[in-house]
Amino acid sequence: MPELPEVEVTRLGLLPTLPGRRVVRVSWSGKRLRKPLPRKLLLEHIQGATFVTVDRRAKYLLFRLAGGACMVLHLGMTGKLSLVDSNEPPAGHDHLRLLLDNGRELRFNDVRRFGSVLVWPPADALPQERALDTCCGVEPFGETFSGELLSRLAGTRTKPVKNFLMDARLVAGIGNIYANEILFAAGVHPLAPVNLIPPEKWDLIAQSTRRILREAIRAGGSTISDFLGTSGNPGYFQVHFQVYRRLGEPCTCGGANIRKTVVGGRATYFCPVCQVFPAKKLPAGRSGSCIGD
DNA sequence: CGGCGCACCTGAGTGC
DNA sequence: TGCACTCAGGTGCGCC
Repeated sequence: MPELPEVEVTRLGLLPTLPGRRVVRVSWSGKRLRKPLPRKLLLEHIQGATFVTVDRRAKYLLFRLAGGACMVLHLGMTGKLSLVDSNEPPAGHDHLRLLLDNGRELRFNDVRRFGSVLVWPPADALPQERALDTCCGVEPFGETFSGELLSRLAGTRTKPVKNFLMDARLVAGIGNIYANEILFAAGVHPLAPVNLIPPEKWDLIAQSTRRILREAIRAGGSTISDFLGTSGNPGYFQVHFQVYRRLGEPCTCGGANIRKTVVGGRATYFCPVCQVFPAKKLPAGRSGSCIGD
């Protein structure tokens, strides 16, 4: 579920209630996530500590605690955070639970266990955060983000623009859903090699990235965001999808139906009329094998 | 170094 | 009803 908008919506949902709350007890399922849970560090630095704030870098949530420790969460494919009454019976796949001093519990649920939990002790927190920062790509809402920067990052690379946008080391926060939607909004074919994309198209891609992500955050993300428990609202952005999972449906342009192909092993949806290769040098094979229509 | 394919997991959906 | 198979929102590793 979680790309940048879902992670950000989760963060915004936690901000009103989490800061100031103390962690009374930490418990876990015993199952390993992407990596084993850092049990010792959780007990040493998170249990008993008080939340100061929750920040986000790329798709990582940074839970900052008084005293300087930091708990880092990545939601993977199916990770969800919820803030529920501690009497609530635990669901299957609740892998980490933090009992708070107000009787609520912060729960990390992750069916596929592609998520991860890290703890940075106070003494290491700063260098660790710098290290994370350097391996993450540029933030779409950061000051430096622009078409010009994307163009420079693309350089002489030849990979398809969709893979480029989804490469977390280059651009932060964009996953499969939003890569599809952004490229539709920008009118760029997902298979277009990045070295052939002209500057004005990069400007359009940068603008579309910010607009789509902003709209998705405002809509509460694209899926479940039940971090508020039963009173929480689901995300509604999926009703705005123009191409994602709309194989065979008519494009809003009226000129074609949405097609599907595979790029980098991921389902890729596009409109063959709206989304074109850059005008410069048009590669011979346009779009590979497509189904639909 | 860059690009690609696949592995890591579980569950939902589909078709026979 | 049951089984086999495909697919799913992310990341990182090994291979060429």
